[in-house]
Amino acid sequence: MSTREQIIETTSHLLEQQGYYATGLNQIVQESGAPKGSLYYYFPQGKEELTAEAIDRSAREFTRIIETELARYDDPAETIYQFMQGLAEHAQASDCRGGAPIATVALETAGHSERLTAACQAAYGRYQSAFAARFVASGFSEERAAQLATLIVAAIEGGMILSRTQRSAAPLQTIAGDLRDIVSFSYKR
Amino acid sequence: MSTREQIIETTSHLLEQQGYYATGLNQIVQESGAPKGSLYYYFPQGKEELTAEAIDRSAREFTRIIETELARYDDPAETIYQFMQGLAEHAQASDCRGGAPIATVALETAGHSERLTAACQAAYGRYQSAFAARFVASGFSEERAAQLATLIVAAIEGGMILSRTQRSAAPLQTIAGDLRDIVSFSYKR
DNA sequence: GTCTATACGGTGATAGAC
DNA sequence: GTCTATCACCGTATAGAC
Repeated sequence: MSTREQIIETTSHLLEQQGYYATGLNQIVQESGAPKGSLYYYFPQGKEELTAEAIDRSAREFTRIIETELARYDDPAETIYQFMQGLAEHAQASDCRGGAPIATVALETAGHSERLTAACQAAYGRYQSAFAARFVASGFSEERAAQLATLIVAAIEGGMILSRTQRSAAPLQTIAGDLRDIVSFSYKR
Repeated sequence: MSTREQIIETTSHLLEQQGYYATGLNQIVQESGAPKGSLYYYFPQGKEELTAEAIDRSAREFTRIIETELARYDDPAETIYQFMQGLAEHAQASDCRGGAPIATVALETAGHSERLTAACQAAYGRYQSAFAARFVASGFSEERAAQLATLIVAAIEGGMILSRTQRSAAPLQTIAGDLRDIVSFSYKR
């Protein structure tokens, strides 16, 4: 992997766990093993530019995971349930220290940086579209699919906050069941 | 209001809009109008202690709002819908710059401060209990009430993230409708 | 492309007068 | 209880050699 990509990957990881302000450029250089002098060579606009790229990278990766996982089952309600359980397992595996790569930066920078807010907005747009497309493919109307997708993205982000704060996967697991019910309910009526 | 309380109130407000790391003690002193020398007199353990008190204050206030608003309607599904719509209106009134007093600090400090994580955990516990109690009062089982309460708190926090990032109340409004449906569905079956 | 050194501002926190 | 002054530290960012 190129030095530039290595820096972005490390930054994504640190942003997910620590957020924007707690993640220093020194730490990024140190943990990425990248040459210290090359940071401003690759990212002339500094921390904000690097963060925007890292957010974008995390968003694309998580969107890919959504699309992959949502293709594994036929029934949309069961699909969402399994997906959420997978998130819960993944969170537990990391001791509930990660799992929401965008949320912290989105909240921290909502009032401080247009650029980063736009990056987070695009990220959530990707998630939402991925879920919505899956529901449309199962026969939901465009409108209903979009509504469900919004609820699910919100429930994921909120569930991650609760699970990280409680250091327990239980909230995500509870939410998994409720989302299954509401998707099933929407599907059958 | 006492100087001490004024400091806490200002801190709560700034934490809600900016988070922990972006809120400086200088700004707190300046905006609160409090005497600069009294900060470490009232909060000898510094920023962390002050923040813990501010989180606690915000949590108690929001819990009071939950309890008040949830008592205004009889039907639990309609109650949740109206409550969420109220949140959406409130968010819109502040141009979607606030509305989630705990989330930012919870995510920022999840891996950095046991004390603040505990404060956020207690805050979410209050919310969850307030919602659950309302559902039990409507005849839900303890278990089902607790599950719904978890989903609702997560949906609120996640919905706030989306609305703040998009600078639009639309996500919260969409979620309001979905939560009404799932509560109604739970109630009738 | 990468290095070292450093400028510059802001932070939380402390000391001591009053 | 409050004020002012100041500390030590850390952050981002830049300059200039190689």
